[in-house]
Amino acid sequence: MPDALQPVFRALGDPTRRDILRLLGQEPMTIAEVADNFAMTRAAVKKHLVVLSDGGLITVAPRGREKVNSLNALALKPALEWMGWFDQFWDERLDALKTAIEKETTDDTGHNNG
Amino acid sequence: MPDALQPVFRALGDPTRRDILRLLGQEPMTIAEVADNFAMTRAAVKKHLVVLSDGGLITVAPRGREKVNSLNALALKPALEWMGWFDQFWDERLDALKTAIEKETTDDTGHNNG
DNA sequence: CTTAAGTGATACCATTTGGTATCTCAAGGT
DNA sequence: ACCTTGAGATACCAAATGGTATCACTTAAG
Repeated sequence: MPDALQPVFRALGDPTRRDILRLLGQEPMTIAEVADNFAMTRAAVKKHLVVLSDGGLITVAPRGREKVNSLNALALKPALEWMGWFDQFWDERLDALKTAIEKETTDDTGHNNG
Repeated sequence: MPDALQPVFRALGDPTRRDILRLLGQEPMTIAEVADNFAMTRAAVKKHLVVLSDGGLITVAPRGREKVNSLNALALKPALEWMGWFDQFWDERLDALKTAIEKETTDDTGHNNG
């Protein structure tokens, strides 16, 4: 499996889908509820949800005659880790934060301005 | 602010382009050199490079009659930060690491774990 | 059972996308 | 000058994409 994260990046490639993720970050929603937040048909939203589900970014659970879509942020990890490879190119990463903490350790003046 | 990071995610949405980024992570290359690593024509690679450049992920500098494409990993930051919003959903983030460091700072008993 | 509400599944459409082939332009080597 | 080499620009094509409209299925409510 050369690229298991392709479905993830593919899902993230559309702004509507990214918005849906943020939306589901607030609370799980049915298809109709999600569609209520966009200027497009329920069918179109459904398609996006399929792509998101395809990337594992959401989980769908039936509730009566409804389908509740929930965010699965954990699926973002592979993409995040892929990006992490490039950390080596911008030193000003959290390395800065780490350095700051280390500084407090070595330069132990006992002060901070939290 | 209609999604300034759309070009970035769009660029990342294609596996070939992600491969090109990794490739340019090794060293800057001309179009022909990049194309040499893929089973497609130079023109096709050029298109990908345009998309990457569109997302600010690479920079192009002329060198004689050649064009040298260099990685600009910094452009990944917006996407990375966007993803960071979802950190709140998987507590086992780098918060663990951060906590570990903080522990060493506050609990400076001079011991460490294995 | 009948009716309405929430989905799923197709069929269809316009646009975008990834790719090739081809032609022209610019820069070097001889 | 000549000819080669690297790159840009189109034109063109097949397939994927985002979207709608429509119909069938399933569940809840009378």
